[in-house]
Amino acid sequence: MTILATLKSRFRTALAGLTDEVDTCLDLIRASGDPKFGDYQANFCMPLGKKLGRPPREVAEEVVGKLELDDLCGPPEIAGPGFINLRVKDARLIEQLTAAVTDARLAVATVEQPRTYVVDYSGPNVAKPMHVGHIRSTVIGDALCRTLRFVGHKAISDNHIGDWGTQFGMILYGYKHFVDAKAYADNPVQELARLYRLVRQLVDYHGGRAKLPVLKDKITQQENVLKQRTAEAGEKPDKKTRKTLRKLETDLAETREALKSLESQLAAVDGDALLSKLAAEHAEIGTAVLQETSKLHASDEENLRLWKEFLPACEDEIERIYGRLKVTFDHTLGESFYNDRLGPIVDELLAKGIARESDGATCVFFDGQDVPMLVRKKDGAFLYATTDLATLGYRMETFRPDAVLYVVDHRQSLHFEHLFTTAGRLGYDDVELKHVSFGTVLGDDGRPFKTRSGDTVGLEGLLDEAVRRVAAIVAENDDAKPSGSELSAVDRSNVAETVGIAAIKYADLSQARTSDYVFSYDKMVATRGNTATYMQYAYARVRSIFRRGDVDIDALRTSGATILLDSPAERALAMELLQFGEAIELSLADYRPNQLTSYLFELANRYSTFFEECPVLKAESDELRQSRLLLCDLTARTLQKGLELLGIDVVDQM
RNA sequence: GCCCUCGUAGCUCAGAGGAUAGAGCAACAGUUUCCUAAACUGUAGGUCACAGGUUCGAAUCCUGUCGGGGGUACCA
Repeated sequence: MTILATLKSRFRTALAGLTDEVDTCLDLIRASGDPKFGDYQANFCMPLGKKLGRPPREVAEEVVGKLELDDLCGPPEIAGPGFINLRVKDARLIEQLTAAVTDARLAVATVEQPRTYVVDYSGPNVAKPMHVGHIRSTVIGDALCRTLRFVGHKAISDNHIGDWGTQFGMILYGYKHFVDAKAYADNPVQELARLYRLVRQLVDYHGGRAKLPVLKDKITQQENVLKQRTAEAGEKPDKKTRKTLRKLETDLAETREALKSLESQLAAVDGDALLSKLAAEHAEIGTAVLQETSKLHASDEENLRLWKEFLPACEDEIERIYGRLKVTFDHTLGESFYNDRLGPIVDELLAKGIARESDGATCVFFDGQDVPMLVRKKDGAFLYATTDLATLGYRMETFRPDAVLYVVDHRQSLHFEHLFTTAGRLGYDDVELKHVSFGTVLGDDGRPFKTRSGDTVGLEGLLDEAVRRVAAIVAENDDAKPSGSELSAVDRSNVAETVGIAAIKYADLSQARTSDYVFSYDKMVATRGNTATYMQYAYARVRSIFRRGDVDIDALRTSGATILLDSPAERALAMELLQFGEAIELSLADYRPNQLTSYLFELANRYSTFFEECPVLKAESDELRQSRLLLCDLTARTLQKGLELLGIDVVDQM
């Protein structure tokens, strides 16, 4: 039990009879923001006093009088308008730390009521190279699963891959027309990726050609509207008109920008002899690709056979990246898996009156919203929403979850709002459906990463670049060690891989989930401040102490050596160590991994201070040496476990 | 038009209605006979976009204004 939980239970007893809103009060007991107010503070006397019509300090007096905390804290202090400040007794800290020393869970309790979660994350389109846009979902989802499991929940990870979309139409078309048989035999993944890119480029080219006059028209139209409005507005337009004009100007600028980029895209093909020849020969490629996709969906024998042949190669490709990220899934049930359920779910929606026809499409409408959710197109094809409903149905039947978490970009919040409302109408009402949304990955220019076209950074290239940059730092630091370099070439390369991947993951996890994320190598690979490297470094320093002191830490843990907390640095470290469980709880309360990263940063900080101020191997006495070794051990294990919950590894030496 | 989000130090960002708003970069000033200086210590830096409101108490909740981003019927 965390110290906070113990405090709450004591307060619960003391509050009995005083109010019937005990839980509300208990929520106002927190770790102190400022050490000078002690370790914990209870803030409920002000609202409670108001409610009871009594002075808050008087209420505080009464509560303090009833509190039995002598074994846990020093005398409570009533401060300011009615805060109760608590300082945990060192003896209690020592007792809890001692328990953690021999506990594999570091004295973090499991939850009383375990739940079953289905966590939907990553979800790349196979057969398309994974890019930087996939990193957030993958990393956050993985961290949530690990953390949920650690506290005793059942977390079922399910990778809802896109294995049934238009990209297969492209590959099918490419395979039938452009395949290099030898290249395919040698390395199917690489060849399929080439085919995808080629067909994609040709489709975009013809699409772009068709779009060109449309864009030009649009620009003329926008120019005219702007001119007309400007004239109408006169010399002194009011505020609202000015705003409208400004909007028209930015719209026009955007359209011009789009035209420019389209023209350069077309020029790239036109300027390439081979590409322009292919483009001319495959003028109808756009519709042909859609036909290949429809044939696949209609179980065309050849296309289905080819799809089954391509799929394993595509899955191997994404598995390789997951292997490097050390991300695993319990299930990988892609869109194709739900193909048979799409028709029936639409029928059900219609039969129950949840959906109806509109403009030839099948739609679900929502109160107060003009936009419906489409579940079947005019041409009979199903959509994203249809698959998601079918998927939810399957998950409910199969896993019987208490909660389903969708770790998906916040731009899809409307989709999930629709999806969840519809699920409620279908009768899925005793399950928590949660869109764990996250901010967009932005480029250096502050614009969202393009998913359809443009130069996206491939995920693998990103990992390589991060590792390469870290490798340089590893070499530089190892060379600069006072007693000479310690790492072999192999060691250095392993450290670079672990630290590099960690840097990428941590940069993402330490950011508040809902805010946008600016992709930057420098930020990801920074070695200072709130970074994985800082924690890994703290961990490595502990390991270094054990190595140099030739410490048998297993023996020490069971030796019954006592922990001493005489210096401020030791006490601060101890207090921080004991708040690991609270940090995990906070992190899970709204699925925010950055709560855990903040905690670990704070812990590593406390350790660094301790490291500077408290000699371990050269401690004044043997007793103190053993105590400090135990603190080092607890710190290392907490850092390791905390990072592990985020999907990040540590290294013994760096 | 409607809906959703964001606006906090020069920069990048934390901040569960609680006390004097915090980190990291960058700046400045220190710390290597000592367990890894990928570190530590200190200084400086703020009208929490603006205006009202609710509250004992607001960066946080509500309303409005200004500014940024996103979404908005047959892509996923």
